[in-house]
Amino acid sequence: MLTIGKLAASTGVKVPTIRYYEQIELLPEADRSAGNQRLYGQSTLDRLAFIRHARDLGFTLDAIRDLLSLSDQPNHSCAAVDVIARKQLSEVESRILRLTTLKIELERMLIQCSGGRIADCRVIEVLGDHSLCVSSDHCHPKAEATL
Amino acid sequence: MLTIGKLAASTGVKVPTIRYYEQIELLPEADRSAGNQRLYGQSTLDRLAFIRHARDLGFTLDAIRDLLSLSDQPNHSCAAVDVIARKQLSEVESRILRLTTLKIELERMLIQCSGGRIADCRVIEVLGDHSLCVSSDHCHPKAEATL
DNA sequence: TCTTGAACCTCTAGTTGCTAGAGACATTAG
DNA sequence: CTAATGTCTCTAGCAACTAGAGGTTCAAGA
Ligand SMILES: [Zn+2]
Ligand SMILES: [Zn+2]
Ligand SMILES: [Zn+2]
Ligand SMILES: [Zn+2]
Repeated sequence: MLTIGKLAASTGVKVPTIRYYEQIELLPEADRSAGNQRLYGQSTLDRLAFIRHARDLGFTLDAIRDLLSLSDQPNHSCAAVDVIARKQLSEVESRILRLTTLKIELERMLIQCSGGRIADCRVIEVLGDHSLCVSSDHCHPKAEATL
Repeated sequence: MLTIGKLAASTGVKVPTIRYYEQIELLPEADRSAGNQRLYGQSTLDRLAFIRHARDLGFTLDAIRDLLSLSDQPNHSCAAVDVIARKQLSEVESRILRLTTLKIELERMLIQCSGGRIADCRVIEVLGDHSLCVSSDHCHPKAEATL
C-alpha cells in the first residue's frame, strides 16, 4: 500500500491533484490508515497512470472518465473508444492548423518591423488592423481548448 | 457615440466581455448616458479592436495590457513590443511541436487498433502504458496555456 | 522515549478569460 | 402607450488545477 506521496512520486501526478481527482470522483475514495491518511493499492496506481497518460495526450477529464468506464467493459466493442480518440485527434489537428496560421502572422509582423520607434512599429500597426494580415481565418476562432 | 451593443457588433467582442474588460481595467470606464448606459467613442472602439485582434493572435490579456501601454508611448523604441511578440511566437511554436507529437501518438494508436473488443483495443492499451509510445517527450509537459 | 521535521489532513480561495443567469431599469418601434 | 429589446449590477460557474492556512500523523535520530 502506498501513501499519497508515494503514489504521486510514482505516477508524476501531484498530491493535491490526486486529492482533486478523488473529489471529482475520477478516482475512488481511498482507503485510510488508522491515522486517516490515504492508502492506495495497485489498481488505483494503474488507474492514475492511465489518467496521467491520457491527460498528457490532451484528453479532457470528461473524455477520460468515459474512457475509464469503457475500459471496465472489456467485452464490449471498442468502437466508442475509437470515437473518443478520433475526436481528440481531430481537435489536435485543428489546433495545429490554427496555431500555424498564427505563427505565420506573428513571423510576418516581426520581419516587417524595422526596430525603430513604436509609432512606426509594424507589430503595433498590424495588431490594430486585421486587414494587414495575410490570412483572415484566425478571426472568430469560436472555441479554443487547452493545450 | 456607440452603445455597448453596437460596439460589440462592430468589434465582434461580446457585450459581457466588454464589461469584463472594463472591470479588469483593460478598457477605461465608459461614459454614461442619462439613463446610466455605457457610451463609447472612436478611441475605445480602436482600443477594443486592438485587443480583439491580439486575442485572436493568442496574446494573453496581460501581454495585451503591456502592448497597449507601450503603444501609448509612440516615441519609445519598439524593442519591448518585439520582445512580447517574439515570446508569443515561440510559445506558439512550442505548442505546435507538442501538438504534433500528440498527433503522431494518437494516429499511431488508432491505426494499430483493429476494432475488436475493448480488451484488445490498442487505444486503451497505449493509454495505460506510456512505454508503448514512440516518443517520450509528451510527458511532463510543465505548463500548457490556452490555444 | 522524546522530539523534530516531513508528510499528511481539510478547507477555502485563486488562476485565465470569459459565459450564464437573476432581477431590475432604459430605450425604441409600432 | 405598450411591448420588445437592450442594458444595468451582481453572483456564480467553467476547466483543471494550484496555493495557502492551520492543524494532525508519522518516521527517524538523539
Ligand atoms: Zn517593432
Ligand atoms: Zn489578423
Ligand atoms: Zn480500439
Ligand atoms: Zn506516451
